[in-house]
Amino acid sequence: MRSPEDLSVAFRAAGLKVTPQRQLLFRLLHDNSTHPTADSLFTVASELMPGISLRTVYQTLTDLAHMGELQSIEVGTGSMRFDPNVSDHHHAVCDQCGAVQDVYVSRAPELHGLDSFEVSDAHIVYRGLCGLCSASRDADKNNHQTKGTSHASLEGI
Amino acid sequence: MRSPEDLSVAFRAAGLKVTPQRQLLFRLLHDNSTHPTADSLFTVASELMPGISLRTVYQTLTDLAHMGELQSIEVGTGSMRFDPNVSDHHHAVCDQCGAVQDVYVSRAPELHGLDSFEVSDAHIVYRGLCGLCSASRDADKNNHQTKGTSHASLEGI
DNA sequence: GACTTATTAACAAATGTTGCTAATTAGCAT
DNA sequence: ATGCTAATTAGCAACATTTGTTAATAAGTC
Repeated sequence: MRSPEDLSVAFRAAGLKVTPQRQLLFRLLHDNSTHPTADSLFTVASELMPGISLRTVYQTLTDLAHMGELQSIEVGTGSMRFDPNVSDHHHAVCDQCGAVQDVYVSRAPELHGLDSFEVSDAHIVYRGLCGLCSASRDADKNNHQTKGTSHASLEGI
Repeated sequence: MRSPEDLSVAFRAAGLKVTPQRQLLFRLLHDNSTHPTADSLFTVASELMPGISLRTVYQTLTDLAHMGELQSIEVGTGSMRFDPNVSDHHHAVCDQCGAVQDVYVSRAPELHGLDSFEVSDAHIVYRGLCGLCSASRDADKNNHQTKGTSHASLEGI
């Protein structure tokens, strides 16, 4: 995803208007690698601009996705995640804290036995424990605790 | 997933009762490779057993999944798909007709650059056109038509 | 065949997302 | 600058999928 300045130019060029709400979302999304949901973006945006509506967040996200500036992914966490990284990559999802990380693999394996299927895209979702959650689990084990220590989640922005 | 007879035994062994509704769902799911949704199963079940409730379908699907007889997968079509094939495999989703096919790959690629992430599972979703949809498209091209020919969908059961 | 307990079916509710509309506001041309 | 036109906003309703709740029913076991 391009810079807020470039996006403003692109929006005007596409006949879309550059409102304060949209500019705020441009800034919140730029270089954001947390794969936020619409709602987590709305929460943060509301603190900075009380009164902004969830509808506006969805609308701007949809516009950005249509312009190819955002990738919307569904990784099984219940709601859509938005990724300003539009390069060809995959995702690792923590089963414990829900954090999503970008993953690069050399190439997705070819599928065989389905010659008639024309593949245009392959997306791999890895599931497991992120570094912080597995570290917490190990710390718990050493401390003989029964409940897991929680680390600051990477959710939201 | 095991046979309806074996499932009846397994349900009783697990302390669950074998009702006519559940037996019907056992039969509808057995050897079903269409990856049905809860609603598509409900539609077919309703024709064979009017009055069956969607809630019962969900409940039985949940029970079967908990017993390891079903795999529930989310491939971006909006609702959960249920797969009686519980072997280690992946999926190909047709962008046009929504059909889901099982795919076997030698092994999912290792992820690199995220050493701290403990991978417990990797699921690949291939997107593109299934054989029937790509054939329809080619036929349309030869016939100089503008709208795609539709083939019988593989949806539902 | 009676008793205990799970299941059924109908409804409500939670969640995530999209549609609709009046009023506002931006952008453009003059 | 100023006004015009059209898009945006915000609020609310609607929609789809899934889960919770409850009274009445039905299954399984002895």
